[in-house]
Amino acid sequence: MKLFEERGYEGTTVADIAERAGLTKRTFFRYFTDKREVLFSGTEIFEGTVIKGVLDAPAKASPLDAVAAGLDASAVVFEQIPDRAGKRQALLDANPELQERERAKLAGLSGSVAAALRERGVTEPAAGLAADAGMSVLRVAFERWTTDPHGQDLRKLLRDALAELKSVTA
Amino acid sequence: MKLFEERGYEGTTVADIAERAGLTKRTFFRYFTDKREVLFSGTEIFEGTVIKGVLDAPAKASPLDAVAAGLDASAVVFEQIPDRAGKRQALLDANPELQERERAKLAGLSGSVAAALRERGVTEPAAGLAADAGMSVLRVAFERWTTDPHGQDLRKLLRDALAELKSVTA
DNA sequence: GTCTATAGTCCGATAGAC
DNA sequence: GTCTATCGGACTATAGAC
Repeated sequence: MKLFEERGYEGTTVADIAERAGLTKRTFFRYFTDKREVLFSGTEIFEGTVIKGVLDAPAKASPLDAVAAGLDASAVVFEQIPDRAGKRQALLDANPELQERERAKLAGLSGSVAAALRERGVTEPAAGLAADAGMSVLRVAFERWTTDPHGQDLRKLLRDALAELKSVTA
Repeated sequence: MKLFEERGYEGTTVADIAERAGLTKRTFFRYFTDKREVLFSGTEIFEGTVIKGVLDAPAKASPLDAVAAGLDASAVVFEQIPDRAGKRQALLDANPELQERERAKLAGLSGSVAAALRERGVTEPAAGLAADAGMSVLRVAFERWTTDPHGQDLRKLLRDALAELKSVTA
């Protein structure tokens, strides 16, 4: 993160990162398949929290509400590291190739959420559609949270975005 | 396409493509910013058709129904080249880096659709949410269309997916 | 059209942990 | 004695600079 802040993402080579960490380039690629991946470590914690939230939602909750429960549970993860989340977001905003990876990760999360819904007995295509809808809600809420100067509660933003979505598709 | 079928996407270098086309590598990069981009030319036609469909939808149509009108209009584009669409899909399925680009293109389309909705007077975040929902519907319908042996009418699949979405978010 | 930087891979070697 | 982590360096292809 320090290197990226100093020289930008493009301006930092894998060799630079490895050197700063006291390793060689070769070893970097043992830990990260990609240069991009280095900005996405820790993602699994977030994903795990979401999935747990989906599975733990009340049995009678609708598919979309179960997804919402998962997102709500995960909000805590971000709120613990707001400044790091902000810096990361700034890097993503400036680099299309990082945005591509971000979307791929979100698509992966959507797939996992859909699988969790199926465990709850939801069938396709409902599971996939509900999962995608959740990603959309997350995107809107998260964007507001990072944009807004001293953002409101992320969980409130999530609830608001969900309500908007329901009204749009009504 | 021939080269990709013979040697696969990874197994084909940009130099190979350029040579087959009677050009140099340098010239390839004048036309395509990326090796990946070569599989996404012609996309603009599709995007233009969608946008036109959104803008031409009845003034009283809901945001989501306007998006549906755009997708419906675009279905014709695919149905004209079903086998090419199938081959392309097979390449995408086998290469994660192409899937990333595909998602980026879809995200771009979503942004354009949202802009078209705003021209229709729809405000954010409704416009963005409706546009994203449309992408989700498109994904589900398109997947069924290419998977299903002798697929049904793509437009019917689109209508079905839209109905599913509405019921999921109800 | 040439020239160069960088991502990413492959091979083999080495050293420490248990 | 095997298993795992690191290293060094050579090599290819993409991509961009000039």
